[in-house]
Amino acid sequence: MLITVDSSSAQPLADQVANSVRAALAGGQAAPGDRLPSARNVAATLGINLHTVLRGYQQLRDEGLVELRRGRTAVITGTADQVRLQLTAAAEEFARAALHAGATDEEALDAARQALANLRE
Amino acid sequence: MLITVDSSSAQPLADQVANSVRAALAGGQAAPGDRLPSARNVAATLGINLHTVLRGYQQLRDEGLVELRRGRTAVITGTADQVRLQLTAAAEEFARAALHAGATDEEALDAARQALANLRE
DNA sequence: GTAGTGTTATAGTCAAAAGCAAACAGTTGG
DNA sequence: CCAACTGTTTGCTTTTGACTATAACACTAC
Repeated sequence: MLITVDSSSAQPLADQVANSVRAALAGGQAAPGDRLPSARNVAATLGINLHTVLRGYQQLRDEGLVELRRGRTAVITGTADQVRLQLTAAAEEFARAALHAGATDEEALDAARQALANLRE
Repeated sequence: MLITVDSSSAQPLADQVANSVRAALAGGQAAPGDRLPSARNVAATLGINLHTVLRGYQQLRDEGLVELRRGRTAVITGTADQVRLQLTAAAEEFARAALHAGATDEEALDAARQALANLRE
């Protein structure tokens, strides 16, 4: 279970922590029943604050992806499919921005297609 | 040249101002050579600060969409096509987030397609 | 010349993110 | 049992970004 963080990123650290877990779950590197490393451990390893890690964990709990109980490390309860559903929310944000910029549906999809192609290079 | 703003939105006011101009340009309601209303005028009309409007205008200047010179109101110099190119950047952000969540290209495109469909309802 | 424009500078408010520190209340394993 | 570890909670400070406020400046246009 690898959790990484980029302090130069504009994305909040807590979100990055949560994203690391989501990616591991969606990518098959983690499965329901697995345990996350303790928040204190992650905080010390990454050089960030305990609260920041816990806020990331609590995001995951609010989404039903992990179970948190004091005294024990977090347990993964969500599935990969569950994580992929979050894609729709991200896609909706993009679609909204695209339409707001005056794009048609086709233009928006073409842009998404082209972006994916660029990232694959 | 209509500039609107939603103070309840999470999007920064300056970004909303810039987006209003981009949408008008991409949608054909504004064209190169047109002038933007003065920043002081927009600020007073929308009930926001002069600086906030100017930050939006400066975004557009940095993107080559408008020309700013003191003493005169801003002039549109960019084209609708130029605005649509910005779609690619937005799409790339979405694509990156999708892939980071463990999605395949097809899943990402499906998500975008579904989001567009939802917004059309 | 006057009124209006964008520009610049300085300072203040406000909220969110993150950090720090300490105590609390469970679980686990020797 | 008990010591070590876990997440939880509380309260505070620091930092950063967005926004506001005021003022002076320099340029353009009528």
